Amino acid sequence: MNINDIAHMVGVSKGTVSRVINNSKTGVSEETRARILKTIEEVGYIPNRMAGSIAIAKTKTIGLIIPDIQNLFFPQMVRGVENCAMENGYSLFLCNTDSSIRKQEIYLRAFMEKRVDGILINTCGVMQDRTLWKSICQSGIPIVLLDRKTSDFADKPGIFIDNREAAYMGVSHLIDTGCRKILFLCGPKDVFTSSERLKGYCKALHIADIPYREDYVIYGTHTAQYGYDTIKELLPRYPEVDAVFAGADTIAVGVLKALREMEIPVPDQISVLGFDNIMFSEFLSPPLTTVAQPIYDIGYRAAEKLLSCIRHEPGSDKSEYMGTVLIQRESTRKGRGDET
Amino acid sequence: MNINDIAHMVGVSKGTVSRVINNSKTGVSEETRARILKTIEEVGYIPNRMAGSIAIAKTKTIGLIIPDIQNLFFPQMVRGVENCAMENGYSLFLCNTDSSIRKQEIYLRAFMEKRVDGILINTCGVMQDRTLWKSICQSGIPIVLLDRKTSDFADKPGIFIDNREAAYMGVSHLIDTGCRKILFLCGPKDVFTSSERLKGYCKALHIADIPYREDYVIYGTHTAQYGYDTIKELLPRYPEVDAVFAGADTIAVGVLKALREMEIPVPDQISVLGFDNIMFSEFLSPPLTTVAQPIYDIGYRAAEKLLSCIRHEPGSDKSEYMGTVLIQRESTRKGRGDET
DNA sequence: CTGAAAGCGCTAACAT
DNA sequence: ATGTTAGCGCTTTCAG
Repeated sequence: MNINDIAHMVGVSKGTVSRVINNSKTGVSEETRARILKTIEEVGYIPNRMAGSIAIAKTKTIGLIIPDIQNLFFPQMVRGVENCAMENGYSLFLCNTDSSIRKQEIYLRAFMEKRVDGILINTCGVMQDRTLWKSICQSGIPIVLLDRKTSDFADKPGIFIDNREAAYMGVSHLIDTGCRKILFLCGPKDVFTSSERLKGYCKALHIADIPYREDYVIYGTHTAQYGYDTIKELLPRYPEVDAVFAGADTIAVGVLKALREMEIPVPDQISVLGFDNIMFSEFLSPPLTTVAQPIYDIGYRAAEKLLSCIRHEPGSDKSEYMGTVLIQRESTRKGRGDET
Repeated sequence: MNINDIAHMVGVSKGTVSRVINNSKTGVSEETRARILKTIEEVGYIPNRMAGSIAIAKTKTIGLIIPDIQNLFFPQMVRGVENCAMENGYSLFLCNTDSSIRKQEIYLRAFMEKRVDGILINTCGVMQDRTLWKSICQSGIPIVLLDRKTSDFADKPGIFIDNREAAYMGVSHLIDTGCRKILFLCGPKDVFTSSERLKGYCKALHIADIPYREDYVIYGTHTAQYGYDTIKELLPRYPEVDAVFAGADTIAVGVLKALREMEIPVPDQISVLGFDNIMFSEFLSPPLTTVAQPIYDIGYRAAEKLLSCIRHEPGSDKSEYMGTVLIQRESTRKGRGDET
């Protein structure tokens, strides 16, 4: 069943049918439009947009690349992207790379081959396949970065937060409430967000005149397991620690569990600060104090920007920074500290 | 840049180029293949699979419909699907319906228009648009159900668990450990999994000779908020309750938080049983006893089945049931109960 | 308002 | 082994 069949059945040309399935406001009398629509409904014809796409060189499809949807940070972001896409009639390809540059390249190639209209990418690492990279750049396909910057696409716009200031704000709170020996479970070593948050951590220490100790910052993954293992292993060696700053709420989840098992009261003996404010954070025990970023909005806004890039709207090539805010719950102490 | 350009540059016909970009084992000498590959690499040509797809009527794309990726149950499932898809060279369209039949229909139509090779669907509700429904059925496009059954696609295969037996197993554990007044926060009323789990709940009560109380089963959503609100509101009215069976771990998350705030010791005064075993269950406080279903595997297996449907492999039209297992952690009491 | 026809980029026989 | 050609289903001028 194709456009020709419909044309024949109604007794018009395929051009006319094409106009109605594309909601062309003009060029079709209401009467023929109605007849065509009726036949389409009767036979249950569904136009082949693939075929249309090759003619108009637009697919109404965008691709999204993230490390892992199982990382609790991403579902909200993905949902933001998807909502915006769907509201504008776009479909969304979802891809998980596990931060593997190889997988990322496989997906990127698939996106290009399937001619997506734009790409949203939360990436890390540098592409090996420079030919692919060059093809992507030359193609001029719109790319918008999500949350992380990367050298391969340094010239591309993105939606970010100021990780440095956000971390500074969080750690300052820790310090304000009397903490001075602050462990920092930082996240992956060579990721943009990690290094920025580290800068914020350092800045807060510096301003409070607390000496920076390199052995207080530990790199790892954005997983609860990492938070758990690190605390279990390290804390006995650092009994003086009075706070831990988890580089992501997912990490804090594990930290809290370890502390609970070790029967260390939070926040009385050790304060715990998270980062992200994933949906789960308020349900932890104790509810997690965390630096909140607008996860859903970042996704939604990035998708909006991508669409405006696709439409070549002016200003769509500029990055944007979203605001963050400290959410005080019960894993850190209240009010002003006593030692500062 | 298209296949013709490459053909001209190398001095061969587009047919030959087509053979090499499709890895045709035969029909092209190693020497020309090398020359073509070299040129492709040099100019960074990326074939347009869309165009190919309309010729071969295959898109190497599948569509997945779920209620909401933000529901902690789904990320793992989606990841299972996506891994299988990617391993087989398929791309994945992700769609969230919020259980809205209207959205589901929009997505389904988009899938059909974009000619996906198959559809994976976790659905509820009956489609309004019967024309669309009929078109889908007539098209013969492979559909595999995920976790939930639905009347619209009653004849389609799917990957499920035995929700009734699983719930029976869980509730029996509660009873074995001495609970008799078991509140059941069931989940959405007219969803297949809810009604099945209710049957299991009833069966366990029946066998233990515990009278069934209709007011002990409360319907709601699969959210922590629902679990939280329900407990806060209801428990004061039912002081005799000694256990709550949450129809999903996401619900249990809220239950635990409410109980904590009400300073009701778990499991000493009230046991809490979850269902699903989402990744965070073990990080809750106390770690949640739950009926585990193999979430990732359900997704992966469903995708495998869909692909074998696409390939018309024999037996691919049969549903499969995955096993469940009770995971005892610390939100329920140990061993045999004292009152049974 | 409507029809005819030339593509869009690629595949798949069928020739050579 | 390679070239030729007729589609795949739709869009879009350009006439009428």
